[in-house]
Amino acid sequence: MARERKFSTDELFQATKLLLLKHGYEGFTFSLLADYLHVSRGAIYKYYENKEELISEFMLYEMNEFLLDIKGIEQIDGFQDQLDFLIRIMFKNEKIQQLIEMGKEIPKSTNEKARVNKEKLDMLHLQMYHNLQGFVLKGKEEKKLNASIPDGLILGYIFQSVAIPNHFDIPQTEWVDSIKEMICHGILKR
Amino acid sequence: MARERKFSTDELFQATKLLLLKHGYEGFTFSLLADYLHVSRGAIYKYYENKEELISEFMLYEMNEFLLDIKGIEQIDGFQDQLDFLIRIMFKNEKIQQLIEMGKEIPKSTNEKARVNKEKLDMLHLQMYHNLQGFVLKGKEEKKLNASIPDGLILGYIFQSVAIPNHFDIPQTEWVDSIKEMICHGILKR
DNA sequence: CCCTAAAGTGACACTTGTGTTACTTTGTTT
DNA sequence: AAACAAAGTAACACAAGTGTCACTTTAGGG
Repeated sequence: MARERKFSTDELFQATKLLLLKHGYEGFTFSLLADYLHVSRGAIYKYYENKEELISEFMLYEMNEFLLDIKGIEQIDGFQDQLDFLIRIMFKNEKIQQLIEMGKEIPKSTNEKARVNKEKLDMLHLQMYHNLQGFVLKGKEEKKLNASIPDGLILGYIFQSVAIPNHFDIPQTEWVDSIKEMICHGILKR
Repeated sequence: MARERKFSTDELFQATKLLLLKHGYEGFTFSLLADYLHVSRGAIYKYYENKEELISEFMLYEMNEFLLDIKGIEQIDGFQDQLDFLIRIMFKNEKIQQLIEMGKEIPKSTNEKARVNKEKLDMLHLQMYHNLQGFVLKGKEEKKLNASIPDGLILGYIFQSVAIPNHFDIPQTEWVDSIKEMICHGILKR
């Protein structure tokens, strides 16, 4: 290295995540990011040709981290423990659905790397469902999961449920327990 | 009227909805809207000082329509019928949660009308939960709803569940029935 | 010690969006 | 048919984002 870098890739991705969630895809700009990191825009352009390339690269990183988390489910025995694990992971990665939806806003770019990254991203998205397919199938075979619900929907449902906005500031523990209860048994009294 | 208008408020709001959902809050511009309506930007500025004012006005309109729909629940007897009605209304207004979240992106503007509209919007949001409080309380009293879940969360949960993205293109009827089933009884086998 | 090369900067040219205004168009009113 | 007023346009000045490039800074190797 000829000169020390003012920001690491980790710092850059962390800032990207924060600013993307705060301002949305279109509201996110290199100026915002550069200001946040206390560097000039030019410095960021040294590493990424444009917004599409940066964000697609960032999304790939986030998605891989998430998939790594999810793979942990394979080390766990017993359906109920797996479900508990999955819900915990989902809460830990609460924001990723929002990021994934943003990833879909990336326009088809002239930038080759961004195009390739977008394809990889779609692959990872499928792979994620694939990795969890085993869990769902096992649950249905063991008569633990309602077999009449399509596999993908069960997963999408868990995904969606952990992202309910907490408008009424219900304390974290009660919040998580209540959502878990509803995911498992619904809103009706048992 | 001195001259026929090229676009009605209804057309304008419909276009606003479409473009907001397509491009997001920051991605939405007067140029986009003007092009869509085949008028000049200036024509829109005749009615709204800026984006904040237009969008807050639009959100107020959408929210009032939605509240009107929701009020229909008071004409219905019996908890289960009310729940069916509510879920049907939620599916009909599938996109409104997304719009409400966007409404929160409106920055505190210098524009007085936008500021007032934002306050009204917050009021309507609370009123919506208030209007449905009766339904939830009744459900809990009649021992139909799980009483250990906070009222606001039960509503937020229904809200959120109807907005699951249908990535796998499951047919509408199966989709709706499955989600209804999960809202009521969860993902586990009964 | 000086040269190299990566890291970073600042300025430039360009594009896109904003808000305003003088002007034109077009129904209605008298 | 003249005049009026609301509707709409086109052009201007400005602000903000983009992408590039010549230039400066700085750690390390010869």
